[in-house]
Amino acid sequence: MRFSKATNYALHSMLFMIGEASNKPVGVQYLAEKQGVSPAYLSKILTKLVKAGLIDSVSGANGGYTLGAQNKDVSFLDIIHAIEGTASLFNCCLDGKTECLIQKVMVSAEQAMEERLMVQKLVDLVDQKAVGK
Amino acid sequence: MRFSKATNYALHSMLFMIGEASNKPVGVQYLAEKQGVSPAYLSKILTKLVKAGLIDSVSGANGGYTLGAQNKDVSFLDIIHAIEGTASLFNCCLDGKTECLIQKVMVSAEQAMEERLMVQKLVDLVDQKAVGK
DNA sequence: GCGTGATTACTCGGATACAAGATGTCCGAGTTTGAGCGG
DNA sequence: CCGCTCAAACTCGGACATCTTGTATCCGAGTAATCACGC
Repeated sequence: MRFSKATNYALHSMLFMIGEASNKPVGVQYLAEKQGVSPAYLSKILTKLVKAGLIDSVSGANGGYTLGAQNKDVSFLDIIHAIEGTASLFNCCLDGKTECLIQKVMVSAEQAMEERLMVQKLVDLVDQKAVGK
Repeated sequence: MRFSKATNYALHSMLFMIGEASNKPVGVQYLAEKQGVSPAYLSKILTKLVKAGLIDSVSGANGGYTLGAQNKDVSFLDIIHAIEGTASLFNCCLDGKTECLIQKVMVSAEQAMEERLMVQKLVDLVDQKAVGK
């Protein structure tokens, strides 16, 4: 039960791209170098973000990744869901006939965390250098 | 990023033991049979709960596991921490010199979930058959 | 009836096996930019 | 100076290799209750 490193890389990459005011594509190599990761691996991660519609990819020379049109207000939860998936963190694998009270509690707690992550936009960290709340 | 099955088993085992009014030890075999798990595996999980001080083990014939003296008010978080560990779910593996804003947000969200799990006692599910909130 | 030993029913702990997912690498294919070269 | 071609700089995607972790099994050791047996 831990967040994957991929999520960490994705968050940092997005944060960096948002910080870049220009809409020029940012190359994977540059992002990878900043974080000390293999470009090939980071590419896989960013591809997931592309498929989720959070960023766009520009191929060819001087290509790279760029933010979508109005995607400056991406939340933490958007990125996490794109990488980790949207499945529930907990599922009671017992019989499905009677609803599991434990399951309900766990889902409720999970939603508490997700609400916090949904409210927090990445751009807030860039603009104000302050964490909400 | 999912809760392990072991956590599921631990929660259900604890819930069952709390439901048992008597303080007679409950055997692993019985608990395992109820959940469709191997007794050997469940034993390993319950051992973790013993080490965490949440339950006691009684060896010998008619042995098994029993709740500690005043451990009727165990919270979800107690059990989860005993199984999954207390480490943070997210750690930014970049340079430690400058504190990471992303890390702070993630920890904050994690705490929101943990607060929910800390408040919720297992015994509530038995007594009132109602999930708080 | 009573004490002693053996059997049985348990947990405990380590060693091991297996599977799945996270992590990371490599390479071929497609795409765009830009430079070079010939007209 | 213009247009064509070719190389370079990229991403994309799949196919691997590796490593960690969760999941699960097995077996020997220890412990306590119970049973059997003999006195």
